Amino acid sequence: MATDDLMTRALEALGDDGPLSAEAIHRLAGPAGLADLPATMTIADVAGLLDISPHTLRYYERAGLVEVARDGNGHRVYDAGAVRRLVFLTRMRLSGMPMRDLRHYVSLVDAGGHTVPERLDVLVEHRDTIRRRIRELTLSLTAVEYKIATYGGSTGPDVPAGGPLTGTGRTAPPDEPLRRTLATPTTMTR
Amino acid sequence: MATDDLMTRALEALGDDGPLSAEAIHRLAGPAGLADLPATMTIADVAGLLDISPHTLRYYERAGLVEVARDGNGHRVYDAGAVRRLVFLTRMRLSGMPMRDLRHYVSLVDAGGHTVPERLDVLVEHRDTIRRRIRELTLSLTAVEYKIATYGGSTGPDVPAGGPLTGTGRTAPPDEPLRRTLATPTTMTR
DNA sequence: GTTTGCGTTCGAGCGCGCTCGAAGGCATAG
DNA sequence: CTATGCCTTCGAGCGCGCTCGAACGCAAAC
Repeated sequence: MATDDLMTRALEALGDDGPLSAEAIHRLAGPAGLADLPATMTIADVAGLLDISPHTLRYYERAGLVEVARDGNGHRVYDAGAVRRLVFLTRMRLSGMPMRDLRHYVSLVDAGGHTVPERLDVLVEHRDTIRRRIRELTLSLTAVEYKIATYGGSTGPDVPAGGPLTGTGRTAPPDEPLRRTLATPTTMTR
Repeated sequence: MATDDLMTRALEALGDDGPLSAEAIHRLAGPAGLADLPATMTIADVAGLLDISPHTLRYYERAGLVEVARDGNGHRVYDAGAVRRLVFLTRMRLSGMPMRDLRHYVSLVDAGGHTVPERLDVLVEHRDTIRRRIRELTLSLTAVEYKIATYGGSTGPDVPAGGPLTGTGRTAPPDEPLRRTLATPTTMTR
């Protein structure tokens, strides 16, 4: 996934250390979350905070998404503003917004307050994209759940009559009966 | 979208012709959906059915995901089995399963009925991946919705004191107050 | 006949978002 | 003093999933 690398890693991280790690970024949500930030942070600090690599942080900077000051040694110094922006950017990336759009958004921010309406447009569009994606995933989820269910515990009603190994693979699991289930895609909470 | 190209196109398609087109694949869900398929289809037929390009269909075949017969002219002839498999594959791709996993799954199917347990493992894992992704997106959605809300109608409580255009961009919208909202991420239906 | 249209194979190319590695600077530890 | 470690810049490379184009075949339309 192009747009997906970050997400992919986040999802994989989930497997690593419990069901909370991919939500790392969301933990820094409240005023508290951003208030208890140190005044400045090193690249390693920020990388740890956002659960992305220093390489990626430098990449974002090169891409023009943030400006980061340097200390006497030429090392990056992330102030609260830069960190806040990176929190936002990472959230957007995680929810699938492409770099291109992020660059656009950032250019609007840097252009001044008069771009607020256009910024809102961007956000609203992204919100709708997320909603569509959730709906899409919910439908797929229902289909996959159905398929799992009809597989039985082991060998189910699939692998039916026409013997196994039959070339093109009618050995394949059922793709058919989904009508009622899909007609009621409210199953998400299951 | 590495993993994302298909999804991206699906999402873009949504914009094109109403809120239903990305769900094209889900329309062919029920037994009816698959029953009313012609006995055989051309590549253009299948491409239209699945809303993917003939190029992509050939690519899937080259990748070893389906076998497709040829007619006297060397043209592809998709039988019902191939189409069913492609419906499944497309669904999985749309929900983010990487080609790699799809190849693995298909190899299991082609290996015979004794691989059903392992196939189930794959499906269950993918189900969990989808669920995590939905949760992740739901959190992001809440954050974006909050941000939109606090932007006010135009210039909101953001773009506050410290004048606009101030370099690093405290001009940026609020990333702070999300605590209560995020603590109750049940807001998905809003 | 030629043209149009739809198909074929094959290998190369692309866009995305990282990801890496080389070559070096500076500072603290031993 | 020499490590060790963390940082720097820069450009190149990678993995993914398409996507494209060239060169060609066959068949129905005109």
